[in-house]
Amino acid sequence: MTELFLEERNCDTCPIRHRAVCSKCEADELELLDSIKYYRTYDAGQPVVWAGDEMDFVASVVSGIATLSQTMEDGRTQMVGLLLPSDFLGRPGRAIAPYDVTSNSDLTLCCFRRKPFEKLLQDTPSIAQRLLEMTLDELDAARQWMLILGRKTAREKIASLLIIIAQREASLRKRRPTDGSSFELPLTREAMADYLGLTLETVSRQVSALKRDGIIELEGKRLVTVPDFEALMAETGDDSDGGLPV
Amino acid sequence: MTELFLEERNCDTCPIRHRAVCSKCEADELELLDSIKYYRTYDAGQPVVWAGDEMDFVASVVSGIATLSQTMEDGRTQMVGLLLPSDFLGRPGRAIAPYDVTSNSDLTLCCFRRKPFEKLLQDTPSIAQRLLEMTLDELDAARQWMLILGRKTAREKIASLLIIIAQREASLRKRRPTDGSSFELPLTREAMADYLGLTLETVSRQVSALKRDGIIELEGKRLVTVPDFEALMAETGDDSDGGLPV
DNA sequence: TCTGCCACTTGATCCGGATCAAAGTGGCCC
DNA sequence: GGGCCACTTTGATCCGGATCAAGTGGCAGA
Repeated sequence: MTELFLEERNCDTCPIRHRAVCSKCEADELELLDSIKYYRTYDAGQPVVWAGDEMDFVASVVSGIATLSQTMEDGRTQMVGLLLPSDFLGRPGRAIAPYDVTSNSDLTLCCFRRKPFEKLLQDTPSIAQRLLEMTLDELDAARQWMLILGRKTAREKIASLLIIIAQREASLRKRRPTDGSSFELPLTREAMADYLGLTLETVSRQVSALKRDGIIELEGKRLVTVPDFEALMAETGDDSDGGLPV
Repeated sequence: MTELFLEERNCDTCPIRHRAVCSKCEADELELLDSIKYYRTYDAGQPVVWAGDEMDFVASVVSGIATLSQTMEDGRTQMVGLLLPSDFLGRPGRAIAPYDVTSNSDLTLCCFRRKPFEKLLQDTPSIAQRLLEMTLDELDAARQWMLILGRKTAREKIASLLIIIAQREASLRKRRPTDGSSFELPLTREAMADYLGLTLETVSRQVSALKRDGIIELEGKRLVTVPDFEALMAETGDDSDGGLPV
């Protein structure tokens, strides 16, 4: 949903670099970006930053999955953000990370040192504007998520999450999700539970129930096939138009 | 938390106008702002816009309370935003309102027609930057809210909401909340329930319980006094440092 | 003063999801 | 090939908050 400066087809490294090449931005931006960027990789399950840490970079997800989460003293955790390739991590002007960031798979980030990136933002209104766009998208997603957390049943929550993942995977490929398409669940049952404000047992039970009812098919534990998107959509409790325009 | 261009002490009309006067922005901005702004007032309970409507303005809350909410087909409602004076409403570049906006009290908005405002944004990086700041604040608030919705007990939810309201009221007055301070609850029990993903009965019970336990005092139904902020904070389940830096 | 309404409180019961417990599955290292 | 470990499923029971229901208090309007 939030693709920063990206046209996916041609971008094999850093999303920002690509956009700098392909449109809107001038050549010297590209050079500046090149001069301040670097790549980092993380293993599955590895922390990227802890809440409260100083974060001296912002980054764009190149490949893999990362999550933002908050943990209470007694260990209850709530995921508050899900970062897929092309999503943006970090906040210009803010040194302290407000959430734990964790890689949920092998993860590659394209990082920019924060100070030069902020300077770039100031000098390049089009990038600042794009960042505002992306932040508004994130805010929409967060608010849609709030409806899920506050008012939906466990079954509706699972269905909603599956739809969200399917749509985001499809949009990475510049497609609409279609009947019969499959996707890999990028999250463990526990991570799904942390996303949805449930326990992992409830997630497991509801996934099994959706499978039993023929709404989804499962190959192994992670590969989901949706024979009929409308049927899955109907389980979310949302309006049939699919909620927010994306 | 999100005070746009505002220094409250001197601002008796529109927040943006004031900031244009007092700092960062030049005189011609002020004139442009003056030329595109206008005021609107709403009665308590009146809709400001419906989700899906075209919204041809952005606005700043001058006085009163407004809420953003989403409603499912079957009537379940989740509040996704709470707008206090100085908060910003609307999204440059986006014509369609994604949520219902409702006034929860007599409400005055300082509105800007969207197109000229967008032009102003493009021409005035400092305003664009400020808007990004505010959007990031809103995103933080939304994510804190997600933790409340997903993982907290009813009692913790109520305590968290009281703290949030107390802090925001205090910050409008440029103060920190102190022991013994009072504030008016700007929401009905039902609106609180919609905020917290509870029913109004549960809200009522938990407010009564906090009162019974001496954590809060109530005068009438709406006027809350907090004898000991630490004690209330302890009921939220958050770290003692009060969560996010604000 | 009475009436009706609205916001709220309180009580009784129910149920969905949490919790506690025990197996089952599969990937991978030796 | 064996065994371990992380992840998942399934079962039994419990409990917090929803639901259904009744009652209170304040206040606007007749």
